[in-house]
Amino acid sequence: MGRAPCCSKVGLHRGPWTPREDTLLTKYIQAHGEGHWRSMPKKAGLLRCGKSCRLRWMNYLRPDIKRGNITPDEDDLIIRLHALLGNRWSLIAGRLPGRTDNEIKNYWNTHLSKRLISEGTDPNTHKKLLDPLKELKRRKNNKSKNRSNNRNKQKNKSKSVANVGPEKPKLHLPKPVRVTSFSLPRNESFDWNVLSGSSGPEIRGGYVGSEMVNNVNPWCNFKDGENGVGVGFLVGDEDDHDDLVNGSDFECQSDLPSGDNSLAKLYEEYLDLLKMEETQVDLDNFAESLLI
DNA sequence: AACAGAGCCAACCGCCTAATG
DNA sequence: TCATTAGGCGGTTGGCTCTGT
Repeated sequence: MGRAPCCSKVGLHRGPWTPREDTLLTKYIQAHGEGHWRSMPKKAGLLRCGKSCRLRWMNYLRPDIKRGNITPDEDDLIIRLHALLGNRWSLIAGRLPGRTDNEIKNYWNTHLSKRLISEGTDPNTHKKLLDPLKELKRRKNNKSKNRSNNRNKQKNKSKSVANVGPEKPKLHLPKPVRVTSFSLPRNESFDWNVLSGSSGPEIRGGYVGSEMVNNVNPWCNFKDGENGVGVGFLVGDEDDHDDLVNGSDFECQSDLPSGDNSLAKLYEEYLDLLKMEETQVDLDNFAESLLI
């Protein structure tokens, strides 16, 4: 027996949302606000799973969603953030106002990963590929294999249950710390162009997880003795400079409440990731690349 | 014009964590 | 401390559209 589904699927609508459903959901949320997704569909008069409602709202109906093509600046930012954070789409999306994790994930899989390969970079490790053409071919083959496998699966859906092969062990990387609203003073001095490149978008404001925290800056310019100015995570106590990536001196002021260690957790987790993965991100190079 | 294959992306699935009792 | 629940996340699917033959 597998895990029970999140909610009873009996009699629930699935598939694409109709304009009427969109309207019902939007009106309900406008009147009552987000949250309580499980009970929401019933109250809103929708025959949908709560998760489905949440997804529809988050990825499509929310008024602050930016529609339209992803700009080259956003491209650039996504690639840089992916090099640092990996497939943590919600964190990446959190730094692109108006963009959703789903959108960025799709865009990465359909555009950016291909682009990186064609430029000779491995989209997973962000290291140089020895043979980009080979990699492109390999991915194409995998994709078409999957496609035909899926089609076969679809065909055999009604048949085999006993026919299950050995289960592939799944490795789960630690998830980002979810930072819900905590109030922090504005930090107007931070320039997001440092992160997004000199021609980057004019983004001001910190996004951690899926929640925007007004102008919070978990990143910080710092002075490195040899390399000049770089970028690092701002962690905990300002006096504790050892906590900063590559142990450089802070240049910015931290207004983080001393009791809140969410960002510290995030940073620790990030360091763990770096330790865990063979493909270590070279932060010095990364910091330098941000300044080009 | 018809078909096949590839591309795209909204939606679903299953797992994880945080919150709650 | 443990069990349960809700919300959130990343991976995957599948149907529609586009493109090439």
